[in-house]
Amino acid sequence: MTTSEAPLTFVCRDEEQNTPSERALREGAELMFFGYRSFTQDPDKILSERDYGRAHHRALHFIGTQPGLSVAGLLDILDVTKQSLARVLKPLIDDGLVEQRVGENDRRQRLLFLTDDGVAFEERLSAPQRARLTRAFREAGPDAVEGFRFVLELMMDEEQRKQALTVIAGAKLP
Amino acid sequence: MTTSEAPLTFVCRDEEQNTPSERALREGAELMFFGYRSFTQDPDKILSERDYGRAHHRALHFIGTQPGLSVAGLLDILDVTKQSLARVLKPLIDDGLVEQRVGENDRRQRLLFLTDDGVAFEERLSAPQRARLTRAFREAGPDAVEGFRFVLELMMDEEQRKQALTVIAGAKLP
DNA sequence: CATTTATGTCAACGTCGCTGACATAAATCG
DNA sequence: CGATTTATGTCAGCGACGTTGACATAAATG
Repeated sequence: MTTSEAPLTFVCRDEEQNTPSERALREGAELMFFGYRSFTQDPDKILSERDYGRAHHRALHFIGTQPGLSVAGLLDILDVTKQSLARVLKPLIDDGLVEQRVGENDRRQRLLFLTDDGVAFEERLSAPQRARLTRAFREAGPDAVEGFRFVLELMMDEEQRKQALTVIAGAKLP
Repeated sequence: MTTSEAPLTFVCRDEEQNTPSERALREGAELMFFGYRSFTQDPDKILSERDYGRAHHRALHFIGTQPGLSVAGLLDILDVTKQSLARVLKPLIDDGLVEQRVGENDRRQRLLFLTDDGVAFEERLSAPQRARLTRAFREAGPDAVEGFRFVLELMMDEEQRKQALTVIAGAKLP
């Protein structure tokens, strides 16, 4: 429960003129590094079984949560070049994890969907991450989770945050 | 201040049987992705001016906070192979940002230090990250920051967390 | 003196970003 | 209708950064 054996000096309470200490900033940066690395390590292992990488997971994730996403829409979320995405998407399609359907309104569009295999593989990838989040959220408690969310949101620029929150809120699944 | 225009449903309060919702888990995972990307984007730009990458920043950061770190110690923190580190460390040394000194007790060791140029460049790299953290910590408030830290800590496995907290607590600088 | 440890280095490989250019099909505009 | 724009795909080439496996050297250690 308590991980504060080595007490971190994160906070610097002086109400309005609330300025984080040098130490708090360094600790925050290092926690971002260590935390993100832990968060991604399990799916990375699974992905390497199949010559996939983290980018494949990201594509599967967002196609999964937003079925019918266009290629342009996915490019926008991932913020990579068309060529980078193509090298990820093509194998996923060839391997039968992602399916493309021609758009009904706009027949230039290739709308993206997960196949059953795609859904299964995506769930296998995200299961360990969900387990990590579940454990962390449980042990940290609802208020800590609120804080976690709040700080990560504020890490983004205004515009990125707007887009990210739109994406997060716009999931078509559960 | 308030970014909750699109209210996220993060928390699932049922006291003891506190289980995060499906939606909360997905949101958490996506925030990790978007947040980390935002966090690294500024230094990434600066690094690309010089044919450096994120790995160079990490090396500079940890050498900066733990001057006199051995190569093995840095390998342990970064958890990469010797060869991966070598390809990062060599240019930093050649470019005069990192200096090696033979260990006094153990003359096989090459202890790592930042040169003045190294300190300056590292500060340039981390400045935008510190600015992000400062803004986020200020706006989110001390309790949110506590929660942020707590959740990220709990994201790690027992062992990794122990090591990370040791590294974080063991900074020889401020 | 033999072994282990700390470090460096070589070759080869794969993922995943990037740029720039070009091609096709479909929508849209004048 | 014809010209332009849009959505997508694809080719060639490059760089960063991770991997494995093998080998070399110098210094510490038993």
